[in-house]
Amino acid sequence: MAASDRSLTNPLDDLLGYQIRRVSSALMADLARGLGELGLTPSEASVLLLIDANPGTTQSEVGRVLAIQRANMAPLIARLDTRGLVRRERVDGRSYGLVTSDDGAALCRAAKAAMEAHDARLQGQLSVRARACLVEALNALRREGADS
Amino acid sequence: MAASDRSLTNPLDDLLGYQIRRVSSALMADLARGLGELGLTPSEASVLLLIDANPGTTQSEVGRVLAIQRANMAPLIARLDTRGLVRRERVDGRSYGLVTSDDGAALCRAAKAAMEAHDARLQGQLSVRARACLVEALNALRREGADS
DNA sequence: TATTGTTATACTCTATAACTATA
DNA sequence: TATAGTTATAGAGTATAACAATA
Repeated sequence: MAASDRSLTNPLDDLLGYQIRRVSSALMADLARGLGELGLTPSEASVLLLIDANPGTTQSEVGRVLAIQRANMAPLIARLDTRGLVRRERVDGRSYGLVTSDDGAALCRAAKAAMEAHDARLQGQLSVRARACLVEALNALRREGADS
Repeated sequence: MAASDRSLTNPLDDLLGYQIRRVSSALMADLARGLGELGLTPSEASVLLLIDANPGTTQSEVGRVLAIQRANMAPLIARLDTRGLVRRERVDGRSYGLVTSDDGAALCRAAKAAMEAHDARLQGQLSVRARACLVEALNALRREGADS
């Protein structure tokens, strides 16, 4: 109607990386919606799951595993602590051991259920073959790709 | 050495969505590095490419194709305009037709080369079979998944 | 009434630098 | 010296709400 057609030429459509980015951000938005109902962001949920599965771990360790920098872990953990979901227990003089509280463990179970439901929906959109192949491709990219 | 082992249990490793997210953000970081040398963010580069391939398109159209909201397109286009990369020409009374300037077209070519080189590196990490299968899986997810 | 562009605002995630203290 | 935690700060990206001008 104006100066351009209704469907634009998109030079990005040929780029595999762009397709991955688009799928990833759509997935993240959906996951954030689900976790938002529990009062958690995706980052908070992953940290909570990791602490719950590894009681006594430190925030540096968690950050290394999840590729979240130390400086960004501090406020994140403080938030979970303030909300009574996580306790920090001095183990070292310079580091804390992290454990989930009862509330934190309960919320963690709910978050894990939400994340697994989300992932089941995702996997349900793929054929068995496509799913296996996607896993293989992602593993290859994680090995070669960035360390992070 | 502290209270925890060196390798943590990671309950997220089983989640396909989490693997996609990790790969995607590593790819984005790498792409941002390359485009940063040209003074562009990935968003700015995608917008520039799209305008260059569709002279006269409007910012609403670009936003729709790239899944960037109108409200977020405004400052983005203004930035490209200020830098002399893009021109806005009234077509409608309420909308502008967008075209790249000579400088913008030149920068666009460089950005496209950087993005294609990045994508070639990515695709080089995959076997022919894995690449084909990844494309198929991503297409399935884009069809079913979010509209965005 | 619906659409375009815009402004304001806020939140999440990420990044760097610098500081304290502990090992 | 290296590491753990922290603080401050900045910049991207994204989201909603509201408004004016126009179709």
